[in-house]
Amino acid sequence: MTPAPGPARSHTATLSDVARLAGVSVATASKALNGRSQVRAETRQRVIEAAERLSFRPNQLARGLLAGRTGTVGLLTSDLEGRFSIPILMGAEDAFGAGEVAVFLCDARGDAIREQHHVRALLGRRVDGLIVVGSRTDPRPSLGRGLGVPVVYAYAPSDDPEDLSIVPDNVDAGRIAVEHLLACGRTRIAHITGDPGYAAAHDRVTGARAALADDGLSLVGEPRFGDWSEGWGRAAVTLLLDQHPEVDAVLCGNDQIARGAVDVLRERGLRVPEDVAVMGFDNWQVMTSGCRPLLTSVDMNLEQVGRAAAKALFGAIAGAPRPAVEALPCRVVIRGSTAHLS
Amino acid sequence: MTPAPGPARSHTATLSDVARLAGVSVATASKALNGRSQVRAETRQRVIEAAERLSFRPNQLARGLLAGRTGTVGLLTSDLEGRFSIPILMGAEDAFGAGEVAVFLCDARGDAIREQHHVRALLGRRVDGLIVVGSRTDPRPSLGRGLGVPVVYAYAPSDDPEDLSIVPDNVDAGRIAVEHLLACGRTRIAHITGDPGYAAAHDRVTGARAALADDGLSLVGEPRFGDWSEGWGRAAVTLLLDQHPEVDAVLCGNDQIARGAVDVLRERGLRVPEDVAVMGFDNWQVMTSGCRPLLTSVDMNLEQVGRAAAKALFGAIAGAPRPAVEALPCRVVIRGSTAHLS
DNA sequence: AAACAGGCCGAAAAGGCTTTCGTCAAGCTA
DNA sequence: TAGCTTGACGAAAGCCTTTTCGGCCTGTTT
Repeated sequence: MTPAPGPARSHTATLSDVARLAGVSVATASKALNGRSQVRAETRQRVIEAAERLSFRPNQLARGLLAGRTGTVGLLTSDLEGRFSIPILMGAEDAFGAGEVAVFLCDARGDAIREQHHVRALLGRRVDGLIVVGSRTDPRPSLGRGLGVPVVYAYAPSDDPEDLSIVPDNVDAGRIAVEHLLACGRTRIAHITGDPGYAAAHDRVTGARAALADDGLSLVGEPRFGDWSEGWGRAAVTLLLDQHPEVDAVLCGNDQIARGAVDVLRERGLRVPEDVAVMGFDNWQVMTSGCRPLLTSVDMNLEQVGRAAAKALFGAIAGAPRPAVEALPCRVVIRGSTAHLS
Repeated sequence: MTPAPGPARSHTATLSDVARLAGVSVATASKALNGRSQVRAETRQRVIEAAERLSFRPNQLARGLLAGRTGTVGLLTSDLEGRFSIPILMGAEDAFGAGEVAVFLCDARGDAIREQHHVRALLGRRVDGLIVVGSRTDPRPSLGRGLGVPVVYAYAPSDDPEDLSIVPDNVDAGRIAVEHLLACGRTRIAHITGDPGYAAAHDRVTGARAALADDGLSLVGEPRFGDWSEGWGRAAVTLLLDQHPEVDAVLCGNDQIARGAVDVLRERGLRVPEDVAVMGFDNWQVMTSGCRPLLTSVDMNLEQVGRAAAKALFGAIAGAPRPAVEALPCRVVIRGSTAHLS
């Protein structure tokens, strides 16, 4: 009992279907469609029309099997939820998408076992390369050297100096933030930041201090570590005002802390930015735009990080990769919460 | 000028390498590794050890070419940036990842041309199915019926009733939100929502009104449409208090509007939730946790939507799909901004 | 002892494509 | 006209795996 003939089992057209319709061999059909030169123009046209009529689409599996390259890469994130992975992922997807490369997305959910599992699966699918996206800028364990395909680490660098990593330059971020505040005429700058377990927190402190030292200044009080939340921003700025009422600027470790700081300053009757300037890091739109006034912030250029990682992977696939940690610059996005002291 | 021989071009081990090392034919090696029965136990062991020694990993391309199924699906998002795609994507990735299916991620950036391009590319890679993730719940153009692989639409339903779509139930969301406020003893409930161009806004109004009508009540004033921002929340609640100072609850179209509303209420000297209860939609953690008090919100269960879409796609790949729009329930997450009227 | 069953293994085809190389005809030179 | 080049095309191999089927060997049955 065979099924009723119906609409001819939409068996995807193959090259030999095209060849048959065009009255040529598969070899000729292949050459015609791929722009090889040994085909008469008229024949090529016939083949192209046949392919169109059958809406033929070459099977990339077969092609990849033969070529040894698949035109696919694996994107391994450690947590999609965290907001840092997304822009990086977008940048990478963008850079690859333009170049006919398809991206396998794998989320390890911060679990090493699951990560290992995904790496195996991706290698089984013969990806041409791997991008590993971390959720924080602290070094992470290398995937190892014997994978057979190039690997680029993004945001979180590998702990193996032989690997290639692309990270945002947090030290520079701290530096340009303070430089902006100095340019606004502020000299009594305090720093409230997040979890001391994060390298990003310390790097930004380092940059901030360096920029101040260049002008012969130093921070008002010590940097205040806490967590990355608005609540901590509110609490810390309250303490700060009690101890150092003279501050004229608060540099906050991220936008949420900054948002909390601004709220408390306003409630204490201090004007932002007239009395105290405030700025954050990350340039997270939902935070900067909800803030009154709009929040100045350092954009970490994460999409750029993703794009750079993709390009680096391209390079590594093509030739010999140069091991390195590449730190990309950030930029200050100026909004209402900072302004020149009048 | 050939490159120096170097470390023996790490030619990934193939099945015939394994077979040779184990002293058997590729056929036997394949059967041994795949648990087929016609292999002597001792032979099987030899093959397995050989595979291990060479760290052999079967080439999924070859396997897919033969089997006609690749074990891959395409995930087509219209904008990764928007925060709704991510949880859906996580849910889908999670559901597939467990089942040995790999996910191609493609972001169309809201561009129909690019979307078309990605669809072609994915079909060329012989994906077994497609999930299309929209950025809002309004119907979107169908990809069409003749693709040759099943398609499931998530979040944004297809405009073709023959397609299968999975969406959050916004009407129900509006209903359960109001039911929660009623359960808190509130009866003078106003509604501030976002862009009237969004179906979600209207659906939530519909559900809210239905729940009120069940109790013989109605909204305080008309629903106020605007945009989805904190700024609008602040502006709208200011107007609301002027016109209807009697309100004892404000249902906000999303968490950002709610956040703005809470801020203005506090600044006007009204206590939340004692005088006025406030709740939002989306349960976006950064908003709900930064709010004072913590914000009650309706969680749209988006990860669930992603998982359901993945399962539906599995079903469609296996058997005949049933066309439908499936609306998934939401849930109220109760926090400090709502409480029973004492 | 002859035939047979069953267990184990290998040869070969298939899947869709690209590429190399051989073939053939037409057009050219000597 | 013989011999050559050139251009256009097709046959076939190869990529890697799975699966079918036939063959061999051993042990068993009449």
